[in-house]
Amino acid sequence: MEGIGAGNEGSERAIPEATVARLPLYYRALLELTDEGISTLSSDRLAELAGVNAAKVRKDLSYLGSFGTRGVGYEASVLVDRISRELGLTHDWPVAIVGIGNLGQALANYRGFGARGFRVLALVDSDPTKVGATVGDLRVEALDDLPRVVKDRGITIGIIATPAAVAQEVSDRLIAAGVRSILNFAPAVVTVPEGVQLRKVDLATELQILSFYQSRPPYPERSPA
Amino acid sequence: MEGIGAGNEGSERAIPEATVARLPLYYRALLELTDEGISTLSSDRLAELAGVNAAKVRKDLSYLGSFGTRGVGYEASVLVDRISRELGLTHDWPVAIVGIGNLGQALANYRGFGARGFRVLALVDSDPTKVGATVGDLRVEALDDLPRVVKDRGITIGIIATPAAVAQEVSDRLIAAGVRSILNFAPAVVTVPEGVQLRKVDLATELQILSFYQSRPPYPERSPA
DNA sequence: CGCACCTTGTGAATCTCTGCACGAAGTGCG
DNA sequence: CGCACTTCGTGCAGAGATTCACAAGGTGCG
Repeated sequence: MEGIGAGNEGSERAIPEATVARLPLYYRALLELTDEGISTLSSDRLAELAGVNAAKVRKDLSYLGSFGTRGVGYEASVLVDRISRELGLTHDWPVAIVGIGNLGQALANYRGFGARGFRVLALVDSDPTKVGATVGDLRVEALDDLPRVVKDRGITIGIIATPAAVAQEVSDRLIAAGVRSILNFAPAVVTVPEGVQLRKVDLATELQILSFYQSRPPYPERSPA
Repeated sequence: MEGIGAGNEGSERAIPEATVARLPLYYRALLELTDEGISTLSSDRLAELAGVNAAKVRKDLSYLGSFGTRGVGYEASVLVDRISRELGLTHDWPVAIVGIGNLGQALANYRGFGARGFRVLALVDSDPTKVGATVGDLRVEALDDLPRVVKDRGITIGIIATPAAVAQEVSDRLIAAGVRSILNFAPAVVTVPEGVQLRKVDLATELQILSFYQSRPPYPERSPA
């Protein structure tokens, strides 16, 4: 393949998926550092904070360009700026949560994304007894109003916190309403058309993976260096 | 490594991590099928239900042994049995949740692991005003009682749902108390000693990854100029 | 001003995962 | 019985991710 030769500076180098998944870690670590007044740091230090190794940090960052200074390290503020632009965090994204059960309510009240570029602007449920209730400082709205809600508030990200049985249908309706990314907490496989982003968070799956490794330790016991 | 021959035929072939992460998906799909009375199925069908491709299903299952019938498919009950043994789901695992805020409470009430081999037997918090409260049908206990609670109830899995600032300390205390696997929901990097299993679920990270791909579609619909 | 010392950025080797393609094995119809 | 059809199990090649190791480039002290 040959690049169009377009903006080399424009970071158009196809960032690997694995790298993308680590950028948020670096980002968070860097925010903490700058809060502490640290302004410059080495890949070694960042690696430690992010729980990965230093070579990986350097290679990951190199996909965004090269703004470290050899012999010195990276300027934290430069990295924060560059990564946040790369991740699209320069403005807030409006989010809708569908399914206001235990988990949905917890997510609605969760400080954690609010602070980091995401803003929950709608809570939606299909249960008429829940519609109208207030959670946090939002009113729960009806599933049937989804198209209007999504459109009016410019929502592009939907979080599914419904029972598994309706997850696919909710996903379809979110997408039909204009949402372009979905984070699925329901324990069900959801499929989306090409062009829509989907990620899942599955508690039961995570526990089962832990169970596997707990049952049979992958490291057959010691072997000192 | 040497298989102590914990009991079975082949199976000691070092199952790849990627495969382990998919086994729970197959498991869930199979349970749904058997609930519907389906007893036999092809790799194609299972692939569709799990949202992966058929070759992957066959290869994954081949790591567990080979119990499909060519020309016919797999017996669902055999697969369920085999996978559940592989994942260590033949008995329930006792779980403790630490940090009974919004998220911790939601997790405590979450039907979903209960049904699937995990049983929440302890809720723990360091806040004295929370200790003694009842969530679901469990009483919230003090963090200082962790060693006793973990020991008495044979808890081996800990879920961290605390603020980021104390996640590492809680992790250390869980491990000191005897827990061997940790599922971390706090937005913080936690490190554990060799031999302890750790997985994380990070909402902000997931959203940021979505944000990345939403900002720059990976398939740029290039026009053949 | 030169030299010892850092730390980045990246080519290259290695390891892991994916997906294809096809042989092996089983079924059932005529 | 034989043949067409189905589906598993797997060798292999290619893609992707990780890690090493080192040259390039920059700093600051004497």
